[in-house]
Amino acid sequence: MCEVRRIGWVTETQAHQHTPDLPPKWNPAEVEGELYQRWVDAGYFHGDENSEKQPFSVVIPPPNVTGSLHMGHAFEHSLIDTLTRRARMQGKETVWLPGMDHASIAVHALVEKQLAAEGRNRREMGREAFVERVWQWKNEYGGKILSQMRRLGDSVDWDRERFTMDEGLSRAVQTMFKLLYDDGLIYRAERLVNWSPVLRSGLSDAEVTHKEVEGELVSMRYGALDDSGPSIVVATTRVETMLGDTAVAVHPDDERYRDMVGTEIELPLTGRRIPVIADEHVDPEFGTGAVKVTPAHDPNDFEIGQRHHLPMPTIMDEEGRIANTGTEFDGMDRFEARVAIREALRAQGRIVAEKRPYLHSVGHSERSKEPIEPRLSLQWFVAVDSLAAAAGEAVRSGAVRVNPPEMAKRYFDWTDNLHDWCISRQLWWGHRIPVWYGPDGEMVCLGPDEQPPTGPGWHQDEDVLDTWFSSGLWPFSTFGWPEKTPSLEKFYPTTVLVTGYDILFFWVIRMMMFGLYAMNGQPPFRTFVLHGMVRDQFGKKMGKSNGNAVDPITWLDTYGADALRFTLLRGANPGADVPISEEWVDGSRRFGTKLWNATRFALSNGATVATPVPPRDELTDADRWILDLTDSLVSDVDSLYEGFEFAKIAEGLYHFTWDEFCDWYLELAKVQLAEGGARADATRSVLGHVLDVVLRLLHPLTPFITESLWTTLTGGESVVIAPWPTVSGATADPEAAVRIESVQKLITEIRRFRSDQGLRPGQKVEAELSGACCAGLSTHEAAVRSLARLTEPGEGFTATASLEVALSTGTVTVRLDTSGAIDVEAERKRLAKDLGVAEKELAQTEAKLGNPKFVGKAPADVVAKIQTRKDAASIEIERIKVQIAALPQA
RNA sequence: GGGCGCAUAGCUCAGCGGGAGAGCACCGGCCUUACAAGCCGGGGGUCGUAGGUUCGAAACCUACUGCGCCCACCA
Repeated sequence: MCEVRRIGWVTETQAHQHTPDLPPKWNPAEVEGELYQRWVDAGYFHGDENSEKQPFSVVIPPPNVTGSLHMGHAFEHSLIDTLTRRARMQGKETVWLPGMDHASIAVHALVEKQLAAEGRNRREMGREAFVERVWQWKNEYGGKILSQMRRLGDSVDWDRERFTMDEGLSRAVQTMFKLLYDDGLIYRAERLVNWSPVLRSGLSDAEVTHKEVEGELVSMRYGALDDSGPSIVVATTRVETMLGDTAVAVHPDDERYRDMVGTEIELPLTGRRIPVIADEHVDPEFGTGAVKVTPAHDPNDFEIGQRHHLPMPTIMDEEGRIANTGTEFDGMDRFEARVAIREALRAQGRIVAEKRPYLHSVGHSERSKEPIEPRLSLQWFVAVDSLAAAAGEAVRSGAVRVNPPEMAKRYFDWTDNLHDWCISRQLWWGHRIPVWYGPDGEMVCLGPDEQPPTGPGWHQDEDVLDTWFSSGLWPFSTFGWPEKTPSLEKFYPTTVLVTGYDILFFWVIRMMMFGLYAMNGQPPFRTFVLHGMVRDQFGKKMGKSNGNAVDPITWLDTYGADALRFTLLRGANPGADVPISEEWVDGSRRFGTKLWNATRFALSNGATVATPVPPRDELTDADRWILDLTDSLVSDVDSLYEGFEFAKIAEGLYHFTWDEFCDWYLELAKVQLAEGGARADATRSVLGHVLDVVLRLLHPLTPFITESLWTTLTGGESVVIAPWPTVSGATADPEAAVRIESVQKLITEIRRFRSDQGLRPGQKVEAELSGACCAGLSTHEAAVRSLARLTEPGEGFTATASLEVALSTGTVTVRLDTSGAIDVEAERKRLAKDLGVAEKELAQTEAKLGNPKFVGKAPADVVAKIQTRKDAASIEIERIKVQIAALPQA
């Protein structure tokens, strides 16, 4: 029923209302794409490296080429785009550089899966064909996210799009490798690394996550099973590694084993004898105080092995199968072998104890999810000590700022405890290690312009670099490094980096290390901002694994980019996770609608920015009040940007627009417009001015709707390039604000009284106001009557009810002809409640003032404030008592 | 095992030494010529627990409880 009426009404509006260029409804889906294209075509997003203007630059955290837009991107991009658009409006030479990461491991996973579906694999097709295939895939399907970014409104400089595998960036990678190599900061060594049997590659520590698993702890006896010789009981969660044991270690001071140190003991199942050694690492309190030592498959044991020069047999192949042990277990998967060996030992009576389940922590490959296997292999490393020290120092010295500042602690945790970084991967998609080996053991590292040696026996290293190696160069490789390009000159160091706290270690630290190193101590960014993760409305992290992931595109379709962005920004407290729900996005869309309608109202009443706002002495209190409030809004927003307080910025703009501008000023403006003449003209210019400012302030957050509204309102070319608002500088009038606040209170009190009395909101009531003159509010009487729905007392006016409203400017008495039964009991109840509140306030303040310690020790301004509150409470109590006494008896 | 963070209204969160706040949700009333995607009015919290510091604590300190996160080579 209501629905039918609404549709009818909309039609009527379209027919009769003239608001040229502004349709009655905001339809984001229809308009956004067109607006975006117009911005791109106009070249607004392009930053000019030859400009004299102050630079603002930011690089995108490059999304994986395999990826599509998820809520985390939408959030991150909302933050970055907001900063970028504001900087552009501030007149800075602005670049937000877009691009993608080649995501070595992710691409392997994806393309290999495709190959598997075709019954093929990369090994049989060979390296060249595989890489060719990946490029094909990339060109056809990669980078879906880039077009999705347009939907969000990301104001990136498309002329500068980069890819970590493109030619320029590959040159940068090779150059960096050579620089570090020549400096001795890259080295090759046989080390125990995190090995992924699924990927058949080593991984860095960062790509390993530890998870609690329910395994088993098996204690087993090495050596003799009877009294014929010595034996030792050792325990392990990975029984299969016993095949690679080359010693049993005990603590040097452990009396129990002192006689055995230096002797040999039988390693079961292998026929080998291994030494019993003494090493400080062993904790005599733990278990039996004896440890099996498997140097090639355990980090601790590796170190023990090095100290004692033990043999280090590798007993597993690249896929995690037992190998080279000469036992029946060769060829068996490590987890099968775990059971088979345990049972073989049991058959020999060697299992002394078993704990199952035994909860312990096991490293897993972050990408491929399986447990990693520590494995001895020849890999390339970056020596991080000096680089990490410099990265730490850059933040400690203040050269690079961290937001939120508390996050610096986490950053130092990393820089101060970084291990050498394993950068080689036994994969094919990525930057190949620029090292060639010769027939006689030669090893040469080449820069991008050097010719690789040819001839028999020469070959290039087979491995590629960790994806994060190229990501670490992103803030300068993308601007042309190693060439000294004008862009690099202009835009490096970048102004700010915005990324999630979850990749602080993966990425931020590496950019810091590489940037400082390659750019002569100039950091990659002046500030880095770490944001939180997107969560659902119950605080659960949004993601596939939780089943609560929402495709941002569906919300973009339904609610528009502005609504999604505004919702994400509104939840963006520094460093904190951001909850989001569809309901809230809908709320943001309604905010857009509100803004739309307010602008329509202003336009239909002739609001314009063409005429300047008249001088203050020609303006009403309401005008001055809203103008002053607009000024404070501008300065508040500016200072909030300093701390990246996006949530408060959004909140402040929302509150100003809805509560102050729409709910109060627009209503007061209606009264002023009705007066006509100069008053109405002034009102029109105030309306135009305030809207102009608000739309510009909102533009970085909600670019699309503000563009439509602002261009219509001002006739300007685009709000994208409009100047950022500044405080107008006109003399503020705090007294006008005080009077308007009094007017607001008076109106609210009358409305509340009416509501309590059961009067309908639309019903006009005759009323007589007195005391208003004395309170200095006479000029606002029309506004009060209009907003509180009161009419002038007519003939035969008889007051049937009255209320008194205490204002800071005086008390106003309102006598109303409610011409009907007023609800005396409701009013009595309400007054009683108010009285209670006032009495409590009086008691509290009196208690404080009666406390000599308080009066003696508290600062004078606090005491004065309490005194004021006490006086106000006394007056309020008297007023309420008078009103209660005036109520008719029941 | 080490470290960090958070517990404030039904939900999500601000506030971080001097009157407990916002949005949404909720209750009541309204088609009021920008907006029913709206307007007007209203209810709702011993600020996790227990101590301490202070004239004064949601805020500072300590302990505890409960969540969450990060790191780690405990066989």
